[in-house]
Amino acid sequence: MKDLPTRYIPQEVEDKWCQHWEKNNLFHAQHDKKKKPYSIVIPPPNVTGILHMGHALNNTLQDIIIRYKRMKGFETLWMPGTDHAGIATQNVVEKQLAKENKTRHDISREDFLEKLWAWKKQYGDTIIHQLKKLGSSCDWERTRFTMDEGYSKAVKTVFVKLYKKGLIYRGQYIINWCPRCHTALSDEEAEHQDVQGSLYHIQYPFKNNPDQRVTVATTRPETMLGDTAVAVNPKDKRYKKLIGQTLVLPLMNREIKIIADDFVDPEFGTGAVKITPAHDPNDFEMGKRHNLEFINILNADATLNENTKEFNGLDRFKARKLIVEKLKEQNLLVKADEHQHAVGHCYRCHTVIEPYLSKQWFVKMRPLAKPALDVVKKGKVKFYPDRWTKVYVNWMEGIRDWCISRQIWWGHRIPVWYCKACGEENFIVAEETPTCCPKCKGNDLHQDEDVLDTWFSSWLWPFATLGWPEKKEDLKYFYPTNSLFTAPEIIFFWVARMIMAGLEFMGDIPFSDVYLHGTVRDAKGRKMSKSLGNALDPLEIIEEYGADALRFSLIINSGQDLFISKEKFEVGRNFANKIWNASRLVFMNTSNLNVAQLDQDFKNLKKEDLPMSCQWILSKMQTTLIDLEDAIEKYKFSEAENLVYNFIWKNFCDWYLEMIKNSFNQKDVQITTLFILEQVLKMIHPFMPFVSEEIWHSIHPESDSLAKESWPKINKALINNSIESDMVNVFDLIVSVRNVRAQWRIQSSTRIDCILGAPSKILKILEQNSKIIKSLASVDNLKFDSSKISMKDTAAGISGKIKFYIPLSGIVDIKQEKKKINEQILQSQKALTGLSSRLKNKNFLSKAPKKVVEKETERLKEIEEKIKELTNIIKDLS
RNA sequence: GGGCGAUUAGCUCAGUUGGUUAGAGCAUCUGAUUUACAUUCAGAGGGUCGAGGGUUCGAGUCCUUCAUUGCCCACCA
Repeated sequence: MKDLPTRYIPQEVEDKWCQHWEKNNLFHAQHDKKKKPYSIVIPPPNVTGILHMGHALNNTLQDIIIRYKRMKGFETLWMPGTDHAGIATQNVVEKQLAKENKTRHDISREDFLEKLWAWKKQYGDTIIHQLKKLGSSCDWERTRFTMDEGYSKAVKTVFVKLYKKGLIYRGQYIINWCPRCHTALSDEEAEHQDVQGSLYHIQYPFKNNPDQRVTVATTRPETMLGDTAVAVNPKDKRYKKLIGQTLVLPLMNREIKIIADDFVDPEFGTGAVKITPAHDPNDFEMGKRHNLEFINILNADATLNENTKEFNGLDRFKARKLIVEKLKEQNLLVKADEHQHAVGHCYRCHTVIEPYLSKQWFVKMRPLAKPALDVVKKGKVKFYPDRWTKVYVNWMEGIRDWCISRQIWWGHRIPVWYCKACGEENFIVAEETPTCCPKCKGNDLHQDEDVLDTWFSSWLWPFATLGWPEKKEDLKYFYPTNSLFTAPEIIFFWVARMIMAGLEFMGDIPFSDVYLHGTVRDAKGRKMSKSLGNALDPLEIIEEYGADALRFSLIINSGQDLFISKEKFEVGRNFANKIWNASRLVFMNTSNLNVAQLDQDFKNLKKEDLPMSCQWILSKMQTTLIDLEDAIEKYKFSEAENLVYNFIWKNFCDWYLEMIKNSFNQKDVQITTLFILEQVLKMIHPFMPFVSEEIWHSIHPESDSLAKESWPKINKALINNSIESDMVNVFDLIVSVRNVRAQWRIQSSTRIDCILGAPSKILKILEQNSKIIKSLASVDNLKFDSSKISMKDTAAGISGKIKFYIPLSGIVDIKQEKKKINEQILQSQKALTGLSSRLKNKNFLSKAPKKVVEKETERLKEIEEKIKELTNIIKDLS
């Protein structure tokens, strides 16, 4: 074992281990039939991405469980990869083009894609490198990309399969249109934000009597240019008579009818609604019901088009202003109320979305949703925490069809071809590019210009990464995967759709457990974001505190949402250093041991002959292990870290190492201590892989990696409840009687500073626990001489190596002590009366379980005793 | 508008199926130190568990109403 520096310096060791793990391919998964598989697929970060705190949290969680399972003997696979992230990535490259004052339309599709691939090649692996710095134990050799060759094949196969099954269709519908990205978006990609707008009340004159008018209310007055009707509720008395009459649409001078539809809410606005079938989803439905004309008034960039006469070419918001002004001039604007309403924004560029009529591809979701709903309801797929189940169920029950076509270039091109001769409606859906039209045999074919929604590839992730549609060994061995770790924001985008795809194409769930973690926020509770400038960069934290510190601190703070500030990472840094120094202490005292034989030597030890402190820590370790495994299996990670933290810091360092410091010359103590240190390193490894690996290698330079060692086995024979409770008594000895402030210390074990009670109390406790004290200090012939202890003395000697002193005088104010103790007596007496009356209560005695009654009775006795003791102390003091 | 959470010490949170005297970390204060570790150790103060009502021998925990707050979903023009 080599000497370790006095401080743990993560910067000096982390890169070394990253490289070591990767170079030796230590996390490469095999298909070991003797082992059980355990697999996780990474939520693929976008190729545009750089590591943020959310990633750090997400991947630490996965790494903890995968390292734990690996050590537990599972054949583990953590599948890494990245997502092409259609719109997001395209936007980045478009911004680059914009610097040259170009749009993608100024260069060819091929050239644009070439730029994107070049960009992906250059920056696409950044995040992978950063994940490695975090310590992620992915199988890097298997790294996938949602647009690599095999994956593209899977996407095409899925499209064709769904089409043949009748689950994909093409049609003209109102979709969410982003005028900046120039593409359709799915409903999930439209983010609704409350916006303070105006509700304009506009008058439409009657054709026959221009002085008589109907007032309609709208938040988007420019859409009136596309109005083809005004609707009222048929039961609305105000308008009943007017149904069927003709109005003249202002500015456009188009004649439109008043129609009746149940959808109209008489309570809202004026009770009369202008109908714009081409620019509002409800109006669209109504337009179909009433056979109205669909007038498109917008271009793709949301400027007004030639259907708007004088407004042609105007931006939609400028047009809005102008139209309001013109209506004012014509005295047709009644009023504009302040009005808060939800407006859809593009989830990528935050531009206001327009409902837009266009021809798009859709997936029929109901048939896919049903089985996916069943597996969750039956508990085959479980959500952690459980409350997300409801969110999932609600969404699935109200699911709507999925618009999957996007008018961008970066992505999987839709595998559909149109024949010029046969027309648009006779399209060909095929995995391979067709050579000629199957109908007319003509070969003037062109592929659909659109690409697929990025999530149309992501939803195949759990099996497409394993080689599907080919049925290779990977797929057989590792599917279904075990757990998925992700943020709740993408339950609908991704999790739900993966469950649907898994069931549809694999006939089985993609994973059985879904763990949804919280959002990382700053100390004030705001979401961390670049634009707010409150984001902490995980790489900076790694640089300053170390990856282990980052990992540990994140997880220990992760209950629900995490509130993180820089200082929080000190916990992790300090803990790593604590483990480091504890190891140094152990190394200093165990350098003569033969580590190769350590396990055997420990086995051969007669545990019952070990000092009590050793027996205690061994027992404590078993109970900690039991709780720890339970916590990890239940995905209670912060609880798990707390258990390890307390065991290592409080039990192992503060108590155990202090207690055995003076017994390190005993070989059995050495063996036990080093053995426990090794177990400790294993226990901490999933949480803090770097520091544990570094220390492990100081002991075992020959070992491949701690990551490949086996997890400590729980040895129930080592659990010794009586010793654990005895030790609690010893600790109590220090804690329980802290009324009189006398300090003593066992000098031979140097640093146990204790607060004890009055001399008689001290003696009593020491006598009661002399066996234990003896074991602790390994001192023979321990005797207590009460005659040498008195209130006035500052110290009292004791035979043997143990000495203790009681610097009472000058520290203790007898009057105050008396007062305090009297207060305590009063309190205890109160508790006593309460308790005894309770124990006389017939209802309590008959209804409460026996155990409780017994406990309460015991407690009654304890309190009585306590009062006696306290009274004695009072006597002592006077 | 609908749904789901949250409310416990100055701050951040634990608190298992109701059962001793409601816990921890941070912060604050007091003290220790020839030290494996000042990134250390010991101790103290600080809580009518958001409010009211109910069930119960017994409620932080179960029910109900209200308040405050967060998140998700939603086509009221």
